Amino acid sequence: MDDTEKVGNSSCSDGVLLRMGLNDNKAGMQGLDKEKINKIIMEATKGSRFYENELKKDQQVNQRIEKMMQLKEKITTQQLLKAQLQVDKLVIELEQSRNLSSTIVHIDMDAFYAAVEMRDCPELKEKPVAVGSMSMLSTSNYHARRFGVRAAMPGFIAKKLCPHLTIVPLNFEKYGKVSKEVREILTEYDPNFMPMGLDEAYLNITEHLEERVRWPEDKRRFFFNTKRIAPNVMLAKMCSDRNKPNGQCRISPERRAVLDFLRDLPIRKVPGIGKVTEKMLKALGIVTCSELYQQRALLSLLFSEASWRNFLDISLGLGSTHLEKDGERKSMSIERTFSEINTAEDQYSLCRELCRDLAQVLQKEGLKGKTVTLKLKNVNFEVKTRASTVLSSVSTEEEIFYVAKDLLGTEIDNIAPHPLRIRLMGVRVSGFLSEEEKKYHQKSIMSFLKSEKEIGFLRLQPGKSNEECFTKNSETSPRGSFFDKKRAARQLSRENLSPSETVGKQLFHDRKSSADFVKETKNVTELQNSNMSKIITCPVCFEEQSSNNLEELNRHIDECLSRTLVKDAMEISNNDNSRENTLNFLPQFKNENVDECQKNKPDQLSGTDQSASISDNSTSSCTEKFSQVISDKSHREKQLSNLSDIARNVCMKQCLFPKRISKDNEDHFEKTEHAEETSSCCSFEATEDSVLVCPVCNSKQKTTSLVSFNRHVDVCLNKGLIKELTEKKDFPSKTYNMENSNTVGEYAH
DNA sequence: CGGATCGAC
DNA sequence: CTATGTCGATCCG
Repeated sequence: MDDTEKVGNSSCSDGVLLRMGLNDNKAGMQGLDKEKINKIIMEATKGSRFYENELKKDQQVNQRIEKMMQLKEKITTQQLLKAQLQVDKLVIELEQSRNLSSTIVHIDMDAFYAAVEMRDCPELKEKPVAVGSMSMLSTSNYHARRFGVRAAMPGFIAKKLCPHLTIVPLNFEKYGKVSKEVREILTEYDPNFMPMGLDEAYLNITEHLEERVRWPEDKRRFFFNTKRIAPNVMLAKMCSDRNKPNGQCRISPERRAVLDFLRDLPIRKVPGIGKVTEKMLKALGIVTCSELYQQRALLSLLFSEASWRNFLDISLGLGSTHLEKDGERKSMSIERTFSEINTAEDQYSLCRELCRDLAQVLQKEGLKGKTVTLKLKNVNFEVKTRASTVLSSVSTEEEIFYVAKDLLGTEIDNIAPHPLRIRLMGVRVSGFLSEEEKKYHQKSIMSFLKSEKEIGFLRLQPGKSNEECFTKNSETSPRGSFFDKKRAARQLSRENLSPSETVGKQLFHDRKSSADFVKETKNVTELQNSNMSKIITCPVCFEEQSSNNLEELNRHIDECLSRTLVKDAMEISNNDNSRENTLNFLPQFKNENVDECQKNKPDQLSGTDQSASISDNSTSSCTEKFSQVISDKSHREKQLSNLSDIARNVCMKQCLFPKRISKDNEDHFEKTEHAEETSSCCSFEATEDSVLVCPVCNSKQKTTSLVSFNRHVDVCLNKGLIKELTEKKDFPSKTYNMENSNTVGEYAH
């Protein structure tokens, strides 16, 4: 589907964005003008539940914008200038990495479905045609577009716009066939081309061009209409919007040409910038890509790291220059819309059906996931999702339904005594095992126990040398967050809860026959029966296992390992973010003392209670520190993570868990920490009242922030450990100091 | 992690 | 006569 079919958002008088776009109303033929189209759409739309919900969603976007504007007001000129410096430093780097040597083509077949239908039925050619149903159209031909009929518009509204419209039902089989024919041709140009849906593809024809100097092609077919050549994927895609029907566009591989192309290009044309982002940026006065570049400093203060970095790439015309195979799939889902269903019975059977269909595709790809998400849309179009993560991966109908029906049951209970009135239900499975984790699953418990015995250390990978494992650990756990208290605690509580409690809950919600769950229940019984037999300790969590059933034990250990891996992966990404913040922040120490930084830097994270150690280093210039951090980073991380892994091991083995202070429960702790991490204003406020004493070094801590305090404790523990390991003297103090101070700065988040 | 939201088609 | 989809990824708390 090409871009003219896409939304385009028409603002109605009341500011509501409708999903239906406006017609360009090219001259000739009869058709409707914009005003008339809008009027008809409005009449058909107004008052509907759908429309009411659109209004609501629109309000929410407006609130977001308001929030953003408030944030913007708080930004000082000085902050902006600093951000400018930071961002521009990045711009220079990005410029240097610009690669113009590839030639990427994006091929997009206009009104593909409609074109195919017209080919098969020539009498449709001169008529307005749309493909889809009365409820929803997938695409329309150009005749129909003159009436404002376009993709993503319900057929009944299209009929109002264009009473003579012919609506042809979808026939995916046919489109797939045609699409395959086309792909065969594309293969000649790039055997590794990347298809995007049925009617789009990216080709990297760099090599092809080298082979055949006599390019411009002539392989065009009637349904090819757009062919774009450009130095990277993003640009190629955007070329497709130029010269719309039946045209081509090429961007020559020169920086200048790229920037010219972008200058007046509306950001909305950029893939990845949708309705909402467009509106948010518009509120900041940004409409074109060049404006996006001009406001780069501001954007870096208002948007998340990922977002503004993406904005920067866009405005510089940077994009990936090769067609990478999309990585592993992260989730798989299925959902269905229907006319209102409001009885629990129907809802459960529908749910089961969805699970069955999902299980089918899931198994085809050999995927198993640990999180099941239920999606519900009520008759007012309000969408809710409810997720649950279970211990072992699921992939069969029964396994998925077992979790999903529970979620559904909760929702039914919540709204009782009213019936749950839904128009859509979906089921999703995510949290797939990575390839890495799959390997573990092949291992039997014996080899685990063996390797543990041999090396006496956790998370060693079978088949790898010790050293490799250490290296790996440092990669996967650079932060070496000590002690993963949360992990252990969570495991503990899970072990305690499951499986009996879980099952109890499931059964409670199971309004229907529990015949389907006989299997699970049986497993539980087995587990309980074997309670008193020989006790085995899990080599990962060190919990004593109540079962001596090999299968059970293996499963438990696999789960423990998976969790460890998942946790580590999360830590990596968290740490990456923090590092960025730290680096960005560092040069600011040049002119300001830390306290001021804390007060004035909304979007930056401050050193909080680590300010002292940072100041200690303030003799070195910021630039030096900057590079120091970079160059020492990996080394330190490796050391630290090894240390803390050892520490964890020791502590866990000896039940030496240092007491951290946490308010109510683990969850609260996590929330507090995260809130602090992401808060856009300086979150640390020194309240003088209470004084906490570090249980390790016994010194009074001036902070009352739990996070800061706990961090301090962690640092102390690390120190103590290092001393112990080096027999209190051998560890080079210089290294140690550097380690400590930088660590503090770097890990401060 | 769970929930909401975004964007592509 | 009625009647507004499906999917995956990512952000945020």
